[in-house]
Amino acid sequence: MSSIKLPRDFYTRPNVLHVARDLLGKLLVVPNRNGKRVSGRIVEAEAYRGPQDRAAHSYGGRRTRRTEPMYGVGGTAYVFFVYGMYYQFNVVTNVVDTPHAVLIRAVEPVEGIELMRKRRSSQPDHNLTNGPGKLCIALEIDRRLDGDDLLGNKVWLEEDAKIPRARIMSGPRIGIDYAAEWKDKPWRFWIKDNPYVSKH
DNA sequence: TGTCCGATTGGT
DNA sequence: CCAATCGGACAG
Repeated sequence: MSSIKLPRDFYTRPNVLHVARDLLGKLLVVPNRNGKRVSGRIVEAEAYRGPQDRAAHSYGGRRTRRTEPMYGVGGTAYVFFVYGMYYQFNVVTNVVDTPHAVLIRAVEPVEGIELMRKRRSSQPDHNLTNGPGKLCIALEIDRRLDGDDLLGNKVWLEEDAKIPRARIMSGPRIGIDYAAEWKDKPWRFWIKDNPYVSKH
């Protein structure tokens, strides 16, 4: 196991679909305030390709205080608040002013599982991080990490498991029925048969 | 300033 | 199936 942070050029690649797919198997690390590592292996992710993609917050070049981090350099965190109670964690990709991002939809708990159980009201382990809102609770991801650099020391990604191409599935993204023809694009990627992939 | 609604979740 | 819960986006 390596503990080297993914380099900038992993994130700045031009094809957000490739980055989303390649994020599967990577370790998402968010140390708590005592420096203890809490982490999960990414098992599900979705690509959002603004400005063309109607499902993306950056659709049509929308650029507001909320979406500003999407316009940053690849390797920036974009954390937004939705439904009045949940945060969602995204990895910004591509170069400055190209607002592409990957929503992390599920991870498999790896380090700090006791802490995750505490934060998630002692739910069974398979239910701790199997959804974009749930994993933000388990990893304590919130507004404070919005716009943060993934090569910094508050949140980052590391190389971990190599996922064979044959085990990577793809299909339509979740919860974007408003996105017209964009809703059917197979831009959601997940690891086949992994028990920590979200239900829907 | 007012209204509408969401890249979800948990309970009925 | 549906309520929770509130900030963002946009119309006026």
